[in-house]
Amino acid sequence: MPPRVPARRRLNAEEARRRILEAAEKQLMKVGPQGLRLTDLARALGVSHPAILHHFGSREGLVAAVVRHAVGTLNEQLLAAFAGGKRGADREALMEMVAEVYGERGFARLLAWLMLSGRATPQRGAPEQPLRRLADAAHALRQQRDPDANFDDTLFELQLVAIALLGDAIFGETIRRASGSAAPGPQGSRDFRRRLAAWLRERA
Amino acid sequence: MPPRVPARRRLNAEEARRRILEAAEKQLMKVGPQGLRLTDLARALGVSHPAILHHFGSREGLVAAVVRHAVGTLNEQLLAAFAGGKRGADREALMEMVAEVYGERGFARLLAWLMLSGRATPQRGAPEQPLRRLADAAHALRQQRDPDANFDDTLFELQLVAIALLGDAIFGETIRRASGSAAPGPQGSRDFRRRLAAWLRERA
DNA sequence: TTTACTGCTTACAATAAGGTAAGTACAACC
DNA sequence: GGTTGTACTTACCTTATTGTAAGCAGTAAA
Repeated sequence: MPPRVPARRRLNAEEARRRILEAAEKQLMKVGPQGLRLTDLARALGVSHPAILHHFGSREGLVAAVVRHAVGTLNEQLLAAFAGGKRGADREALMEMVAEVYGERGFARLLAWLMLSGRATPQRGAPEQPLRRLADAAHALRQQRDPDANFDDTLFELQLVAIALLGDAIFGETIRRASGSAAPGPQGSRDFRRRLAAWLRERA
Repeated sequence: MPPRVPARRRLNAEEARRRILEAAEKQLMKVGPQGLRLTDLARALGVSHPAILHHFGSREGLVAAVVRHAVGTLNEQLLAAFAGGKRGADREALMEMVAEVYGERGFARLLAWLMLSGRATPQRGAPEQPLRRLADAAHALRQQRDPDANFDDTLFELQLVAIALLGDAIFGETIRRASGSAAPGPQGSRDFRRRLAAWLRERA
């Protein structure tokens, strides 16, 4: 009796692309665009590496597709976080949601890889200035409490929060260790965000 | 008459290592530890690539040496900035100096590469908690004005500034473009720091 | 059931990169 | 001026990795 060959599964192109994209995104966040190996990815997926090339043409094609897809979902998720936060929005809860997208889902790492490797090409189809609309919305809210509120201040606050959250996802752990902060890991990050939110609240 | 062969220069080991280290550091900041190519480096230096291996044993050895050296000089330069800032220290000038070390000299990029590629090994010989001493010093100054000042607040401010400056060096340009801020490039960075300093000043 | 399409495999080519071995020539010392 | 140590070169090896070609086999439509 010949050894039972595991039935060779064959997916339709769409599903196959989806799986590859998903695995590649995870890998990309870990090792960056330079570090992505088709053979590793193929092994993780249980396929041969030309299968990947079949769907994406080349390694570069795959990387480009992953980046396009990831930046797209990042925008979506951020928008979702803000849309969900509209009602009952306090800054702290909002920051937690954004931090979850950046940090635990690895998007901060991905963005950092893209910045460093110079792949931060503006996406076709993506909104030109995604943060600008947020700033407008935030400023409208702020003006309800303080009609004289300065738009530039709101914008700065937004930029500061964005930079601090991204920076924290990359450098936070190290900075905290280097300054002898107590809580390590995600707890340290949460503490940092809580304090930042408190600061912003007091100031406003 | 035979073609004049350019005289083959031969440096002593120390000088040769120094030159290689310097070029490698520049390259590392640009392309990261994964992207460093011995052949490229050799070409840039006008030597053959085994010459580099002769001095550093292996590619990994070179990278390790560069990181050790760079982190060392980073600490030195930061300390120098703070020592120079002791007299007549206002926060803004201090931040400018630190930003210059991080940003224009490329150390933020280097640190980011190290974080992302998981090479953030604590250095032997380097101080265990370099930022802690700064926090102590900063807090002492602060207590002169306000005896009731909370140390945790000082520590948080320091961490926030560190994370914001590093984050700005990596993400600042993109964040500002995405939010439609006017000034691009180093000017935008300067504006950001100035606002951050003003913000901290008001709060204190 | 047959046919056609194509997802996917195996085998291979091409290249690039780190590393090694042996020898060459520069520089310092006697 | 000869001798010696070693910085550095040339030539080569090995391996990892992307990409290609040809064919196999699963799936769905006729």
